[in-house]
Amino acid sequence: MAGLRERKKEQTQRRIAAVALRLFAERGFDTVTINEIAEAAEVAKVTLFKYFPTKESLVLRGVGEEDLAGIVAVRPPGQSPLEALRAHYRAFAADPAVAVDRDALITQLRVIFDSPALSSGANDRLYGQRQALARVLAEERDGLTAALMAAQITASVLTIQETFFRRLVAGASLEEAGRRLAEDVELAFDLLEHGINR
Amino acid sequence: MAGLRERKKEQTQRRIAAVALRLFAERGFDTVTINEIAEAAEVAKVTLFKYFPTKESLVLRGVGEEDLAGIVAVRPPGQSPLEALRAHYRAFAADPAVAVDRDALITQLRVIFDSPALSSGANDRLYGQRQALARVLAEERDGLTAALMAAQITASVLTIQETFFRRLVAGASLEEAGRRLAEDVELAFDLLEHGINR
DNA sequence: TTCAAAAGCAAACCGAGTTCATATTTTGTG
DNA sequence: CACAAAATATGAACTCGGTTTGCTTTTGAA
Repeated sequence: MAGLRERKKEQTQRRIAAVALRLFAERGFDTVTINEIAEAAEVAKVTLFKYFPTKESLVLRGVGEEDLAGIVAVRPPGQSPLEALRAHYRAFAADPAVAVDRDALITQLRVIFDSPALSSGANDRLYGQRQALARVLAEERDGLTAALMAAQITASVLTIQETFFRRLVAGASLEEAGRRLAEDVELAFDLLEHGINR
Repeated sequence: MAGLRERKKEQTQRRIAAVALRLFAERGFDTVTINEIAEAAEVAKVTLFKYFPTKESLVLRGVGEEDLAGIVAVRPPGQSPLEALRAHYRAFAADPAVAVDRDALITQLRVIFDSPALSSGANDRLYGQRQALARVLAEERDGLTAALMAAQITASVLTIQETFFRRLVAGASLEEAGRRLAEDVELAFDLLEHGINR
């Protein structure tokens, strides 16, 4: 069951996203119209919105889909939530398998950083993460502490991610960026673990 | 210079906001139309948008305008940023001079909590705060540490604020909510200062 | 009383997203 | 291969938030 239908759908979706990204990169997120994208991708507007629910989602694919709550939920017994998350990001920094197409990723990041709407849209996506994480953490401690931990953790993760991405956009190689990310991860989790003392 | 003009403007603005809040409370943020609000407030749509730049801003007046960066910037010498902020929220908890009209505040909060768009809009407003705070903190430490501190602090502040507001909406008196807020402030800042150890 | 500036307004416009009715394509089955 | 059912694509019209334009009314000060 190779599925001609499936293949065509995937292909269409990729074409739309690629066309959109190109136009956004050329002329900025706000000045490109959904109609233009649909026309350039040779689909009807209605079809475009069947693949991507919003204009933002054309750019924010895969952003903020980390499942921090899941990582904490399945950690081995005896390991603290913070240890589990630290290990996860350590592993990622050691091998940042970040995307198939590095150039496309950088273009995507540039477009996001250039548009306040997209930046705060990316920010938004952590909001659900935060609540899910708080729910998992609340199984072992009181609700407010869980909420505060979740808030601090998601905010920290967002910060080091953004730093990592900015280095890539600034031209760092994947190896270089990964090496510096490894340092940042330790700093961030040390700060979470031991607090702000200065 | 009493200013008839000024008085009328203020009055119109208040009328629009009040009408909007009432309609939102009755029927939900999403199902009320800007045209309906304008009509009910007896102004033209264009006039409404002269007073409130967006539909969201009809509800989110005064939300997320805390100026954390300012509090840190003007703290007395020798005091740490965290001490300054803790003192600020301690003082607020001791005397939560929260609004002239308690009922209106609670209605406003209910409307916000009921609408995901408004909740994340409120969230968004902390984003600028975060960056401003990071800039101030970066004067005395490296950029990433400053960014991480700012992220943790704003996230924590948002969390205790939300807890406070939810208690008010749930029916707590201002005194009761203030008392519990005082405890929460200590917990939140202890966590920030000493880290997550469990 | 006069007059410029401020405020208000109606109507047309724009772009994101939806609805609907219709047309086309794919697929599974006989 | 034929063909009907199901999935997908489409154009046109629509809704709603927000803007632009060109005009009238109100206000405050000279």
